[in-house]
Amino acid sequence: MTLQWYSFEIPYGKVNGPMNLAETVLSAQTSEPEWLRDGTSFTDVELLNGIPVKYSVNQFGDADAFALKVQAIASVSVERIGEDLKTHLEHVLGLKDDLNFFYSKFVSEDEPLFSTFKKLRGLRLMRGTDLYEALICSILSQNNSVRLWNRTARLMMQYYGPRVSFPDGSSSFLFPGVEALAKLNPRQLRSKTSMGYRAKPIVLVSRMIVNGELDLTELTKQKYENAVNSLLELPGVGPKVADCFLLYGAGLLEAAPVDVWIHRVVTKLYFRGRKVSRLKTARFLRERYREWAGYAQIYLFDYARRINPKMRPSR
DNA sequence: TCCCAGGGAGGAT
DNA sequence: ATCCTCCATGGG
Repeated sequence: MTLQWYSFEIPYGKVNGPMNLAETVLSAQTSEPEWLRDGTSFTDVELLNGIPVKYSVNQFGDADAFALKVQAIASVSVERIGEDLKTHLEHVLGLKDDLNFFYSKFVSEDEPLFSTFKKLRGLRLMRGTDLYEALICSILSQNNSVRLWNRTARLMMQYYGPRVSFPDGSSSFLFPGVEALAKLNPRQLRSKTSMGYRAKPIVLVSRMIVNGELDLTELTKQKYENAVNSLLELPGVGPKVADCFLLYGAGLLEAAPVDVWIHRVVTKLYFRGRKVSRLKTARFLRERYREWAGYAQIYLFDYARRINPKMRPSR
């Protein structure tokens, strides 16, 4: 078998505004396990039209003058993986999102978002590629750290996901299919992956999908309120997990997941420390930012968690 | 030892 | 509606 690497560039002109790949990937705001980092290069494996493809993306230049260089290899020799991969990257990295419009919409000194734009310029909202994976990972993330739920997800992939090999000799594990998890005993899943009490709801929703009681694709066609209400019926899914699924998995940009970080930063920046419930915080973000609520959320989250140490929890 | 992490469920007020 | 407490697990 011949070694066939595909390589191409996504030029600045093909992206709708500024781009900061590292900030986008390292923001960890996804519904899927983080891409692997090697210096300034980020690598992921996905199925494209049913074919496993491993690709690395590297940004040259800054947020306003750059090229994204892409290298990829497919598990089987196929023609023209390039076009599929370009479309895929456009989607997962949010390259079509009009960031300049977003920035220009909230230019004001008393707008808390405005202060995040300078340091986070080019941060984009990553989208997942699979609704089931998005839901399971969102459940995994509850009352958990990013680091831990990512590790747990990787363990799930190793134990229960299909293994794929590439012509360069490497191999990876994909996310398990719904059937693989549906047939598990929750206690077994728990002991293998250390996911704690999250094992039971994960097995339960997997069984609901297999049984036909739950159709994620159908669910995402509904309007926000209806979709949320359906999601809240599921075990292990509350307001925050539902919003994570809708934003990162389904790309519903008006969803704004409110976790401890967002709750803290919104309370501080918008309510002068006054007590506001998480539910009201989420509604506040949706009503204030509308179709940009998801983007507002990732900028506030990243600003609080990665940029401004004052927004970290006080001990 | 205690507190926290991209919370949720069930119950009491 | 809002406020407990418990739920696993690992890191700080």
